[in-house]
Amino acid sequence: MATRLKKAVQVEQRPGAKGGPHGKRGIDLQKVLRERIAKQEIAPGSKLREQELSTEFGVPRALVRETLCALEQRGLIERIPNRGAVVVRLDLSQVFEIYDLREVLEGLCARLAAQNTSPESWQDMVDMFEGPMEEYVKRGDYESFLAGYAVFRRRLIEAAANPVLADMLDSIYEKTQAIIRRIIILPGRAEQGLSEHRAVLAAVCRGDAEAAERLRRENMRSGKDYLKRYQSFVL
Amino acid sequence: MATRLKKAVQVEQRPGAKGGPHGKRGIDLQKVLRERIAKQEIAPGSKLREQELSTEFGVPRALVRETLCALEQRGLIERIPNRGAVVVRLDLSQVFEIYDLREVLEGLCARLAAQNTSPESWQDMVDMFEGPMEEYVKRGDYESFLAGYAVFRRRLIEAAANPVLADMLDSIYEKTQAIIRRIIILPGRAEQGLSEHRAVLAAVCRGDAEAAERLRRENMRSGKDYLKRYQSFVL
DNA sequence: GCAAATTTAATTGTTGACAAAAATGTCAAC
DNA sequence: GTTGACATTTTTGTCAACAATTAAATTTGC
Repeated sequence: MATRLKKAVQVEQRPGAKGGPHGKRGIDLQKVLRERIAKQEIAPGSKLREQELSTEFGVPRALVRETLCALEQRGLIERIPNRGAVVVRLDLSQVFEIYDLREVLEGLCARLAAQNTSPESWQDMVDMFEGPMEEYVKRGDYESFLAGYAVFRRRLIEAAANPVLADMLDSIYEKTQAIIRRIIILPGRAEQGLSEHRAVLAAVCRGDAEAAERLRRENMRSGKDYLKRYQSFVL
Repeated sequence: MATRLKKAVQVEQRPGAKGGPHGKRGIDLQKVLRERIAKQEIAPGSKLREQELSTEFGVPRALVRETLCALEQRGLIERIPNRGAVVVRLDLSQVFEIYDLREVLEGLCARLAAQNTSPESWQDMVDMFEGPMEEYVKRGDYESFLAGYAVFRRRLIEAAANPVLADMLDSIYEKTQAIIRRIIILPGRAEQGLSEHRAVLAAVCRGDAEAAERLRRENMRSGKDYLKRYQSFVL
């Protein structure tokens, strides 16, 4: 599994493009900005000027304004009246707060996934975690490991079949994406993560909803513990 | 405890009013609309016209637009390009989805509240649940019962001291507010809710975080079960 | 040299008019 | 009576200019 980091970096403007849930309005610009902020291509603390974005992406300023409004609602930027918008800077306490949330939400996600699906539908994930993922960890190929984890996580969300939950998970995951990349390289974390993910997958496979939730929560908890232990190195 | 349904129905326009987190921008109009939608004073399915709101509240249309954008992000309205905004209509499956979410989120909230606070700070709640709340249920004064419950819930959220959690709880609670009012009047529900709330409060009081979370989850679960059993009467 | 007051620059917020799109209503042809 | 094209209406989307606000820079007074 390659890293597939290729992405659309240009805003689509053709009238027929109605990819998103909102028709052609704003979804493109919003998506681009969300990705850039999550990847920290736009640094925390930096300003987002309406005119600038308007000319750069060739969209009306009113649309930029709505996009900023949406990003503000998602907690990615902060807007001060007459002052403009800045990308929020997460401090450590907020990261821990978010981890508490992820613990219960990802747990619920695993439980629902276990309830809703049959073992057969997870065969490809089992294969991935048996072979390739083991390799990635051994080789220290964290990029591929993260990509594999992202796929597994996405499958759990789809299987849970709860749109509101999916939206919440997305909105908090994108805030911690940068942190996760720094946790995964901590000594022993990838190995432990792998074994925990396998346990979750096994529980989901055998339809054991309670165990799936508990194991996924323990997985999140241990990630948080790692962060706590190494916090001076991570931030 | 009276029902205190009095609310600001007129948008404040004086420049000095900076009550909300966004300064004076839009927070007033958004709040008013959110309350009206939650109370179903604006019926599900009804249209929200920009010009109409603009003239009614005396705010610029650009501001109406941003407010609608925020409401859309919160999932309260749906906007179709060139067609306008309509208040979303919850179907039963979505209500159950939201209850799954509330189960884990309110559970987390109770756990954190138990961790963060001392028993003394809950004395007023204990008093309320011993005396007045019992009375309300006996008399069938559901309005006061709901108001008391709202206070307890708000206290739990404050004690949890997790802003992101607080925001999520608010955003899903306002969607089910109308449903909750119909559940509470189901036969035996108020009585059972009262005893469950007491159990949660007792666990929070003695700082038993695990029990607080478990009991609050059971409380949510039993509410969902009630809804499931009586769904043909509720919707 | 430092502090307070004033000016200046940059940016957002507001306004009104106009364009574009979608639904609705009308009319004629079959 | 129904179907199709066409005009009308309603509503959102876009644009450019202007006002208001804030922060920074400059000047002035001591």
